[in-house]
Amino acid sequence: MPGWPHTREGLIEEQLLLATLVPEPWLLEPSSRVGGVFVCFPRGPSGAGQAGDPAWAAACVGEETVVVTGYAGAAYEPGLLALREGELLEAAVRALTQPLDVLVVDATGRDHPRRAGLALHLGAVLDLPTVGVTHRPLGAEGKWPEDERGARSPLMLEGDLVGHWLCTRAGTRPLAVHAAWRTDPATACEVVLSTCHARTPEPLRRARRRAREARARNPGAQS
DNA sequence: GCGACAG
DNA sequence: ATCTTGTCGC
Repeated sequence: MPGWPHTREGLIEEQLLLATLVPEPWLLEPSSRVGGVFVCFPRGPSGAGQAGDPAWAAACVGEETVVVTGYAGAAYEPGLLALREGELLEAAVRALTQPLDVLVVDATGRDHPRRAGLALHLGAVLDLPTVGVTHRPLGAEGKWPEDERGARSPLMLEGDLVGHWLCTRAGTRPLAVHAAWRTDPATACEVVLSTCHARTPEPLRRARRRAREARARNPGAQS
């Protein structure tokens, strides 16, 4: 079963393995409970950050929200984000007591040099369908869609459709929505649109707010 | 001029 | 992720 290697070599190997797995496809239903998870780090100029940086992670589903604190596992490096925040995100989701059917993560999924971004990795570890949402793609490319809620355009990586640019709200920049663990690009968009009032899907928005609130209430208390 | 590769 | 500045709209 997948886990969180602590070295670059180990993670790369794990990602290559994850990319070969073919989990049962998951489909969104009206009754599906959508959760979100988000992690933040200390404010201030810190570039890519460093291993050991204090971190606050929040997860939510329905009315429940939980916050856990910990430390970054590594500095940020494109393609190796799991090394920095994988374990903490998992801890936050496991702290939830209410059940969830799908999780929205601020990371890519299939859009990754080894086709196993953090959103996909987290889903495999938790055995839970996931969807990735980021401000921009990691390696995939595609032109923006029309500025109309629900409009989407393909995000392609080496000839494969790995996600979509999705306009979640007119007048705002589109979101990069990623197929991840047990989800395809179309389902990922359905999940995001079904929970979107503002630009960001509500579960992710709430998790982000709670994580930042926790940081504000406890600044530097774990440095 | 360089980089423009998730967070 | 975090920063910065300004603009729009409730």
